[in-house]
Amino acid sequence: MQRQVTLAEVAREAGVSPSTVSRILTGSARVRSDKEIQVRQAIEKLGYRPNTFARGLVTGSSGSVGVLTQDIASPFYNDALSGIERGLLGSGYMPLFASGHWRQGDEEHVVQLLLRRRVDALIVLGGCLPDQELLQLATQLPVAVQGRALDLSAHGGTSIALNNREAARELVLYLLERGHRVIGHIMGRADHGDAQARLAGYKDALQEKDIPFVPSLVVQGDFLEPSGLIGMQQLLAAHPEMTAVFCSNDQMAYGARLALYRRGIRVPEDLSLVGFDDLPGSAYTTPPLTSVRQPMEELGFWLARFVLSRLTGGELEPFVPQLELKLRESVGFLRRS
Amino acid sequence: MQRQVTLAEVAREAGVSPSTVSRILTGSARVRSDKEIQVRQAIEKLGYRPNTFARGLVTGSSGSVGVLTQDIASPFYNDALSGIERGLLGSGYMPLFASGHWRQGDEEHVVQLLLRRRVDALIVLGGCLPDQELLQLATQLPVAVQGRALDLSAHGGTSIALNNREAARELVLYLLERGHRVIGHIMGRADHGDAQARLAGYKDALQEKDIPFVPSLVVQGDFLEPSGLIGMQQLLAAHPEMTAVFCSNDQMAYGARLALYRRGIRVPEDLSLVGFDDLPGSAYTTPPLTSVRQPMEELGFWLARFVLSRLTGGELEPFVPQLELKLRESVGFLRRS
DNA sequence: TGCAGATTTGAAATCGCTTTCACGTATACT
DNA sequence: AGTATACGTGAAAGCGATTTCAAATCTGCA
Repeated sequence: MQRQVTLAEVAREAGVSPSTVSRILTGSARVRSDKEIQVRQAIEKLGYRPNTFARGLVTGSSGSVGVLTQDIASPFYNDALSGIERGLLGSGYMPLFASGHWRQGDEEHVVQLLLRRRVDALIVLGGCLPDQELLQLATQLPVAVQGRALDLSAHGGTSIALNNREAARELVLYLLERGHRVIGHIMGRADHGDAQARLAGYKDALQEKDIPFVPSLVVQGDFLEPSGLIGMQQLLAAHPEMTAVFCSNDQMAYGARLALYRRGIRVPEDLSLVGFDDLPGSAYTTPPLTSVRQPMEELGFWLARFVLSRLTGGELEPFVPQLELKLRESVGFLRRS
Repeated sequence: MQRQVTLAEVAREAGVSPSTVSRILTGSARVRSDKEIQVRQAIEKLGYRPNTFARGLVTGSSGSVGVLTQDIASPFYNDALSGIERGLLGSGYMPLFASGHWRQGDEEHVVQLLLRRRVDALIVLGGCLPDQELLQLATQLPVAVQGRALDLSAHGGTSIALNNREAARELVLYLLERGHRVIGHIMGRADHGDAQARLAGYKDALQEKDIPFVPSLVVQGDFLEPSGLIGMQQLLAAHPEMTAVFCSNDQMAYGARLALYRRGIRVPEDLSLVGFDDLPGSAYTTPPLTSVRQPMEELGFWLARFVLSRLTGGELEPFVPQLELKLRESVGFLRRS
């Protein structure tokens, strides 16, 4: 709408050359202090705002970090976004968020959009981009990936995956220790690595305690609430003797909880329920839900710091994400019968 | 890291002038089809990606829409972000999200960052920027604001506020119709317009039914879960005769629900509970929570379409946001005693 | 006071693209 | 066939910053 003030106008107003103004702005060289004062006044007076494009064009850097998330409204990835925002705070870099919706095509598309915008680095949260593509991207710019077992260090990137399998194993072992023997599982999207890992952890725990794996105790979900509700109905119909259910994420556990409420089945007196992810809401369900906390905020923060360290140098200590069992009231103790 | 391919190189490869390549890319003029084919092949072969900066510098447009939200992880505003993303899809514009954390200083700061990045338009979700500043912004670029009663049409902007007061009034009237007479209220942040409006609606409903307003039935919260828990404890201590509680948002209702669970107070048999916002999780609490649905996703979509219509022309029908009472099982019927 | 060396400053080139302008060349008309 | 019109193309001028490079100014010391 309104013409923007340019650096040249500031220079004219202050009675100096554009170079001098630029030097003051970037701090790239000393300038006599009286001129600096004049220039700063001129900037103030004219309301000058540097044009990021012009600067980016010559410096070759956009001052932004691309972030590929899966759903801008996903309660799970959102904590990571907060962490990224916090990690980038004050660095001069700004995050550029885009959603891939767990569709490879969408993800590739938005990565292209981010690259056109000349993001200086890329953070990838989950998704289903082939490892090959991530490797290829890593040759072009610093890349930090979440949720994938992948070695990008050869290209100066990083990939950090939480051990879902181990955490699921511990969680199911916890149920077994409390006396549960018939434990259902509502699985996440079958094409999703995390869902597979959590199922594997479930099997690990059973095997460890010499309990045979019963395929019909596992039903398919899609990580969303309605599938948890349906999944629980299926499990109840097939296995009335079941005493505990492990949901592949908290959202499905919420759905499952509702199915139980509808039937008047009490948690944890009649049936124990556990989830995975420890969403913010899980401490406030009734009863509060036992789950596995993934430190997504910290992870996002670290990923941001990682790419910053690639961009501006500087050291960074490695991040060892600790999965933490959040033992709450949704699990009961089963008396031996 | 790796030099980027430029348009000039594509031109050389295809044996045409840069102008021709540009014309093909922007579609600004006809080009003989054989040349077009050559150019497209060259683009493919070289893996050319247009530099948004260079383009933005000359066209004066960045192809991005700034979005000031309050918290990138807020379950309430997130639906609006989804809507904005959907509204911008395929338009060639990309959203640039930034959080203001309900702090005026932060908000002003990120607006400056967005303006430096030469966003073509601005969408503001909530927050506490003074109306004056929004008016000033609207003179510079298309602005669309949510959550404020403010007339920006003089500058080609728009502001759309849901009638919180009216919705709260209806919600409390619903409780009154079900026989409740002693109704507590857990208020949101006192400096927040929505919290004030919802309190006003609560008072409206009481007045309408000639029920005196009791100040001690209103306790202060901050829109987050823990404050709902504490608020409920305060209310229970002060008013054991209370039969219903209206929470200024769903998050506080979750906290309040937990306080009730801890004390063994049943919902809705012993006490009825209602919230506001209808977060995605509210349909899955036990019991499902009665709330007011704010069509945030649709609102975000419309706001995006609005700024697009300012940017690229085109008509847009006005949006009349419908607040909708979501009557669920958390409210019981009180027998006359 | 005079000159070498350090410090500031401005002119001009540059980043990668779009767009005007002007110049061929193909098409349509009389 | 000759002119008028349209179309397609390339050369060159920016867009608004940064950054070399060299000139101008200021030091300090003999």
